[in-house]
Amino acid sequence: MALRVYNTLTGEKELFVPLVPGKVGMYVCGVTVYDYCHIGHARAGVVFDIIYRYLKYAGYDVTYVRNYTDIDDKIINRANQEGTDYRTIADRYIEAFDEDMARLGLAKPTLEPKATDHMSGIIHIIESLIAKGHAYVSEGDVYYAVESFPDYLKLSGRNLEEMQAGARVEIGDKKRHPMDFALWKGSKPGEPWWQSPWGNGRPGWHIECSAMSMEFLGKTFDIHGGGKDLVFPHHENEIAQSEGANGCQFVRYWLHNGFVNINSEKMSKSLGNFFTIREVLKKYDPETLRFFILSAHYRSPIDFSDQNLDEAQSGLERIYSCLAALDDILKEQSPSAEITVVESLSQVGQELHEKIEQFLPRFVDAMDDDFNAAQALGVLFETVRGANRFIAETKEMTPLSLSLIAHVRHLLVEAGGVLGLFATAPDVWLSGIRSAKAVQIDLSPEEIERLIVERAEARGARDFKRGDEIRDLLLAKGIVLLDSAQGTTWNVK
RNA sequence: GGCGCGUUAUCCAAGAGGCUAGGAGCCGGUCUGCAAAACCGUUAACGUCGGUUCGAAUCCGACACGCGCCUCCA
Repeated sequence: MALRVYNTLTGEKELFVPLVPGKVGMYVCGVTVYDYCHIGHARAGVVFDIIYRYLKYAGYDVTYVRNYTDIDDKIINRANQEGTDYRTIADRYIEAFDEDMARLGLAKPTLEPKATDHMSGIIHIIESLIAKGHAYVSEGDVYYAVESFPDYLKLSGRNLEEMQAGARVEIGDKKRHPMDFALWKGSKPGEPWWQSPWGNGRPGWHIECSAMSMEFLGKTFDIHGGGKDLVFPHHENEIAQSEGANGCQFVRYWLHNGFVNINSEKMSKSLGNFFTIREVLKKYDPETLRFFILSAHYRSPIDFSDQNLDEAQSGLERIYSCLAALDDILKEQSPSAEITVVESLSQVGQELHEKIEQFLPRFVDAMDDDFNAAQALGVLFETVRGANRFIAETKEMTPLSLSLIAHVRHLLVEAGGVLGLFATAPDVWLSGIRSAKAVQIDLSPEEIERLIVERAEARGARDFKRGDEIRDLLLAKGIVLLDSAQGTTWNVK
């Protein structure tokens, strides 16, 4: 099967055929840098990260552009509040964005341009829109005349009359039509400005993306992505600008990720019900957050809650535990044999062999179907179960079973690479999770160790009553004892 | 008001006319002095009412409920 993607423009899943065979141009709207990122940004980041990774995995030469919008009213407002300049604000939150995305394990895009580095491109597009009658100058501002572009609203599937019926459109004297939007805004005193043929000012929101995408990907390119909330007005306006100026199709495939909800309601700045990535990462491991995001299809809404994050962590621990178990076996003996004589494997071994034979085709099928990561994870889990079962039932490791295990590990890590998972050594990740939980309790590790020793002594003397007392005491404080042949370790519940 | 989306077992979540999704949990088993942890096994579902079909979670229609966009948003 070949890659199929859901295109917002047509409302259908379509076969993905790039403009130039073997190459993909992809532009994703980054952020306006005026505050810390919330988990909605995390979702968009992760979703397009795995799309980027999968396209590369599928063999495409991908040029991935993700912008920073570093000039905007919100940035200026923030600067005014803090009594500083817009550049300070923008630079601070660009840095914060980079940190957050790095922690979430996002691969760096090919290019990460800033709006303010593309003023000449912006001005050039506006000039050409004016020349073609799509835009007009009004008191130092420049507006896009939406009525001059018959395809306006083709992405969101509305029409101008309906939009006005919504009646939440401000009618400014400067605009000819209430839906017209600003391409260039004349600067007020004290505001940052750039020179333009229409006087000093700054670009409106939307035009920077038309300019940067054209600069790096050309007038027509393959994929444009962003959150669903950008469909209108941002992407609609980008289409009007780019197609109005260039007279040709702007984007072939429009991809939009769904929202992050809190209690089934959209998380948003205006509702105030948002969590920043930093807040969430104080409590949860970044890979857990990524895994949670991947557990639902990228277009579906996803409900953010402690319970759902905890479940995601349990699931991820299951896979990491399996990887750790595979590592333990491979640490002692290296595989030497090729898997040729499948018949000599046990029944469970043959089943596992069959599973790993189907692994990549099934994984690819899932991802080919509009990047269905949730389904792809199902394939991983089934393989994990098969591997655990094989380990449990194999008394003695033969060269053949060792290579089977090595193969499983390789496949899980290969798929993990596409999903941005399992980059950490399993034992390191698992102990990281353990110690992160340990921070939350009020008993010192020394104290716990002392009690464990006391319990071991009691048990050695077959004083199980005392031993169980200690166990219950620790349990009451949220500490779970893990007995094994190698001794007793502990974990936080 | 206009446009659009969703409703799958206890919870989360894929699937989209006949084919075991998966995870968390529950329960049972292995292990254990007993437990826990881990592992294995198992369970159960398609909002309501109609229609199409040999066959419907899946297609069509109506209804109910929830949500989104139409204002800055990922």
